Amino acid sequence: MRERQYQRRKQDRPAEIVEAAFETFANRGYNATHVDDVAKQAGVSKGLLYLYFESKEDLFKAVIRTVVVQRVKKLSDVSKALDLPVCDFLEGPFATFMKKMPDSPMAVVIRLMISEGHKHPDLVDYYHANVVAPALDAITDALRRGVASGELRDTAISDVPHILIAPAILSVLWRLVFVGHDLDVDKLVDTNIQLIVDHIRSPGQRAQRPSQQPEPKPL
Amino acid sequence: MRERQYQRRKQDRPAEIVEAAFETFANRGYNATHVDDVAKQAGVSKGLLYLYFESKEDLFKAVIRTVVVQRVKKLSDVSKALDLPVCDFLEGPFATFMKKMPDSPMAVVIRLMISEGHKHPDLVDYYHANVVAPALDAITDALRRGVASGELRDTAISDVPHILIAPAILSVLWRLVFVGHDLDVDKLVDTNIQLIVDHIRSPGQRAQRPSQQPEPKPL
Amino acid sequence: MRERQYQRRKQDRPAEIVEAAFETFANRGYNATHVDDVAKQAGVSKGLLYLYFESKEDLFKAVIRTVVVQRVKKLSDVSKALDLPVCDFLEGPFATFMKKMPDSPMAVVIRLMISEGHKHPDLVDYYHANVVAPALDAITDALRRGVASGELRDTAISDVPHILIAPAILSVLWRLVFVGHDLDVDKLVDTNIQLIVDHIRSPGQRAQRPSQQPEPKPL
Amino acid sequence: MRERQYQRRKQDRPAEIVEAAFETFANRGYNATHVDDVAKQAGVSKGLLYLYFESKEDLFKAVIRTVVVQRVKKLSDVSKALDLPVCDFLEGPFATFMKKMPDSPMAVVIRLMISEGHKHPDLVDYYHANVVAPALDAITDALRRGVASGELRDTAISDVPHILIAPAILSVLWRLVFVGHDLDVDKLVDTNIQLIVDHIRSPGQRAQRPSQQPEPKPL
DNA sequence: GATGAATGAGGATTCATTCAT
DNA sequence: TATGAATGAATCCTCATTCAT
Repeated sequence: MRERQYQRRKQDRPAEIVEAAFETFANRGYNATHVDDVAKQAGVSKGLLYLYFESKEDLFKAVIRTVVVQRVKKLSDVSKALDLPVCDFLEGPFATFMKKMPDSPMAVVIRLMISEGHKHPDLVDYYHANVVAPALDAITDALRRGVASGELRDTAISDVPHILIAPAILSVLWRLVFVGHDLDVDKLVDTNIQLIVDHIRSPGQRAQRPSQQPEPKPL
Repeated sequence: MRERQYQRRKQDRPAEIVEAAFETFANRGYNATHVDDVAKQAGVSKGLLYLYFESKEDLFKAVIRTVVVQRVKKLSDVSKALDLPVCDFLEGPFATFMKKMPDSPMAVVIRLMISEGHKHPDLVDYYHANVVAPALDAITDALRRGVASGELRDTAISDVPHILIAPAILSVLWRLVFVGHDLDVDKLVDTNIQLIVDHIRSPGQRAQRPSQQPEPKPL
Repeated sequence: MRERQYQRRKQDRPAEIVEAAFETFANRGYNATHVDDVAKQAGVSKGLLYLYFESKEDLFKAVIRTVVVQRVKKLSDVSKALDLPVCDFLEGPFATFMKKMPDSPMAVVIRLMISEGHKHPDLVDYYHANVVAPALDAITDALRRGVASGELRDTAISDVPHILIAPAILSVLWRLVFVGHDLDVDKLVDTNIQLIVDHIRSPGQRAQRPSQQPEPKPL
Repeated sequence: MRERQYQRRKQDRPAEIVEAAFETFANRGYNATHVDDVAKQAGVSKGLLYLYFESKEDLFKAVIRTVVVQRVKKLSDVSKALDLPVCDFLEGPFATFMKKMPDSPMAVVIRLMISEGHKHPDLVDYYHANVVAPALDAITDALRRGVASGELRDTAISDVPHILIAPAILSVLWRLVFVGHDLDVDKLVDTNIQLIVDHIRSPGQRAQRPSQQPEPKPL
């Protein structure tokens, strides 16, 4: 009877293993993660793990895909809320998202992509096609819409929307690498967005802004 | 016709080995690099390598340090050219430096720091103390000087100079990870700098700016 | 016709490996014994060996402990038979035990302790506490009992019971080192014991001793 | 000019190297002794060492032979002093020699013979022929002389003179192996000799001995 | 003679993967 | 399904020995 809650459903197993693998990969990196550890962490035998995943590499890919897919979902959901003025979007949900990034699983995925990506071009392509490109496209689209509506000027930023995510990426890496050394992620992200908003806002709308930036940070 | 097997070259050996190691680490990453490979690449026996370097890890550290040291030199040299107006410096040598980064050995070091750094906290500290911190300080100093001279406004950017390097870092990673997918590094860097320069230039001086890229694209 | 390659025998494996290791260590010494050899001798893969033993050193310790423990058992069993007069014990079971020593596994352990012991102080302590000290104590006790019962005189031998085992130890080493050169172990041991028995037997009891070897050789 | 004293004569080199090797072998055992270390200890280059000794093994043999030869000399010198009564010799110079053994270089040689001897049968033979056999012969001879002069009875001890050295050997090993655990070497040796002297002394001469042993130990 | 840079075979250890049960 | 004992290729590192200088 009390076995019940420990009786895992077959269906959950792969997910549980992927979850365990994610944590281990996250903590130790790809090479330092042993299949044994993952199995133990998942409360499963090594043999069973190999029943679901062909190899450690296969497991790794599943991890990336799973985490990525979840994130992509969230990202696009946020992206759908675009019925507010572009500047408000950037200063609001977008900024929030970027500030959270360094502490999200995404940070780990990014590190893994950097250190292991070159061995898995298919994964990289998948990641680019399903995360990076859509995200950049979403940004570009938003900017274009703002231009179309007269809210924004048409600037070169639309060509390099990467500027909008660069600070977040930098923050991710900073946290990963310079563990002990602080970085004010919020200020970095806010300042960057403010900079951009100021730059692209149409002249007619610029006036109302008082003196300088970055204005009091939004909570 | 074989090369001489036995050559005494005590002076050059360590440097040669480090060079070979750098290339191999750069191409394959830390784990995939075998000591044997490095030795072969350096035209040297495994044993000799261990005469100069205590371990693979030690070799790795030597590589990082060597490359870093060279770069630090260049960076600080550039930084010394600061007798031109800050904006000119940013748009000139600074931009040039950042644009070159993704194709410089520095890019490789950065990748190695990201993927292996957590195993070598001392290296990370060294890197931070000798490269990152000085670089950021140099930027901050330049900005402050500009403010003092009346050239620039006093903005939050002085607090997060990271904004100025974020696009370069992003570019580095993009090149490393998304090998096939293009990124216009030059435009990204230039746009970022322009954005910033526009933002921080004192109002009185802003007018005279002629029209250069990335200026507002014509409707 | 090959033996089955893959056999689950968790229970027996460690003991089998220890046995194989003992033989190999015995034949070749510690350094000349390769982990590969032990594995082969045990009919097992190197990897499996490392599943049960952390290192070659660990294996070595297991060997010593196992052999020692078995011997300790036998020794103490013999020691328990002490309900005969001390002199009879010494001339009987004790002498027998000592004479067998040079051909027993104990000889090998002793050699290993001598050549490798200094690297494993914990093993030495274990050996001393579990074998040597108890053995010497048992001898001392027997002597004291003999004194108490009036069978024996009280001599300095109780303080240095090592005298009783010295010939056996010498024999062990002799066999190990001077392989070709004979030594009459039996005579050595018997003579030593006779010497001692003659010395410690109470005067009143000395007379009745019939004439046995090694009695004064006839002129 | 001040070079002078550091300028070693060619002739001394081999001896110096052997000396250095002896110390290192003594401290660390054969395998743990690296040729590099010996060279360094001797203040000489590895290359030079190989000029005088064909191999590490060769060096080892030289060490054993050298130390052995010196000891043999001393031993035989002592043995020459045999113009005193045998019992006095045994209780005097002989006992003294045996007591010193555990702290003499001989102890080290013995350990090396035990751990490495099986690889060098020629060395073992040399050692047996030049040290052990002569020593045992000397003892036997002394005993026989005592018998001839009427000082001693003729006992089995002449057949196993090893009894006389067994305690010393045991002491040597004890010191090597049970480093922390004390052993009263002097008492052990004295008691053993007393035992034997009592046993072999002719009845006529036995009376004068008072009660028991071991008598006040000689200094 | 003397040096010490250079060699490379050899050995301990790891860990992804397999497979009898 | 599920297990975990068993495998062995792969890899770091050591150190006796050589040899150009």
